[in-house]
Amino acid sequence: MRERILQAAHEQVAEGGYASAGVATGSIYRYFPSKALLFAEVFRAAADRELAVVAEIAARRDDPAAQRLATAVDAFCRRALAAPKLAFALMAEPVDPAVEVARLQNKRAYRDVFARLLIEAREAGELRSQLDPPVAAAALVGALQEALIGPLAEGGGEALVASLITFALNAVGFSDLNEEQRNGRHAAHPARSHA
Amino acid sequence: MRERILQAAHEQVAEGGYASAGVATGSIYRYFPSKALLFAEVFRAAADRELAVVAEIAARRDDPAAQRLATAVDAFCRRALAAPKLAFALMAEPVDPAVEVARLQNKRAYRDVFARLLIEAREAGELRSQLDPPVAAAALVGALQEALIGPLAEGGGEALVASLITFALNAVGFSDLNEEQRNGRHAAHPARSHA
DNA sequence: GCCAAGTGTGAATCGTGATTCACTTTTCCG
DNA sequence: CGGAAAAGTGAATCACGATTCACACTTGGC
Repeated sequence: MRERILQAAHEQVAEGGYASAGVATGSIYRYFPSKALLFAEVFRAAADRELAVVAEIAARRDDPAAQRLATAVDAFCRRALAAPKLAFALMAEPVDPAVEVARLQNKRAYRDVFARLLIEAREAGELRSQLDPPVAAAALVGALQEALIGPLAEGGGEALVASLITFALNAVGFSDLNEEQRNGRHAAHPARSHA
Repeated sequence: MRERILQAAHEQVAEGGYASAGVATGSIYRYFPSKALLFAEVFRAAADRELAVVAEIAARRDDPAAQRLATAVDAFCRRALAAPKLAFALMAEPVDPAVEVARLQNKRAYRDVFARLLIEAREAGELRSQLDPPVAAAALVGALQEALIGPLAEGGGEALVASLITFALNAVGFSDLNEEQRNGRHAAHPARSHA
């Protein structure tokens, strides 16, 4: 039952409509101490699923860091564009403070993923810039979020993704990938997480 | 009196504390139709002041585009770091929907400022990348906001600013400025707006 | 000085939306 | 079966915060 409530709440987040599953108000309070905490848990589940995809890509230590970054950004963008309502809910929709806390933790986790990637790249000598990894990683997270919500995301899907990959690679100081490498990232298309 | 209320509300935004100026609840409603619209107006005034500073720098058509971008980012960062409470209120604090609308318009305005700068740079042949200006501009806005709020902003002021300038220049495809050009931007230090 | 218009006040009101709870229904075991 | 515990229900309650309003206080013209 707890699962059913979570599922229904998740659908509400992804689409909208409260009586999605037949669950009465009272029943919720048998399983969750408050509406806020219920939604915080729903948020965390959905946000972690998204994070796992990106984190898995960023952690492929066999690939060069630039390619990992490109593939991770690619995946992030495509998933956001494929589920815009969910993306908006996770990234920008005004939410209850308890959920805001979860959102903050999630952003922090993305930042850490990108920061680690940058540190590895620097150690491997693949990076020319001297940017502070946490700062650059935070800026990357913000850049992607801002570009993917709002009206820009409506129109050019493919062009938008390409722009953001270039933006990200340039920003942190990789040279842009050539055609060959660029194809490499398509291998990762819907990349199930495994961790 | 209307001004006094606006001033008090602005102080509340910048610091916190509702009875900042001696104004009774009822008095507010003689001058504003609702709390939400009052705060929307306060927000707009503060946000426009900030925007004007950056917009003025970005519009200096005598300077090369790269330097204008560096100086604009520099100003944006320094002002945010100098008034962190205000910066948080303007960029990230949860607010009433009416204020959220104003915030969205403000972000859009920043985006337009940067987009115009990029277009001019491209026309002048100063830019190597083929990024879509509105997309790159939106990403820049998001990058700055994300990097400037939250815990990163506490510590390294100077280093943070330098990192973000490099990040921004790299991202949109300018080569980083040399030492000489970099000094150019310090001329603009607190740059009063004039428009 | 005195009225009228304008202004200031904050306790009382009202609407909204989260939470509770008295009750019904289902489940599960002897 | 019988019935005790667990689960489900949704109308009634409650808390909170925005808004109102009946009244007190200034101000400025005559």
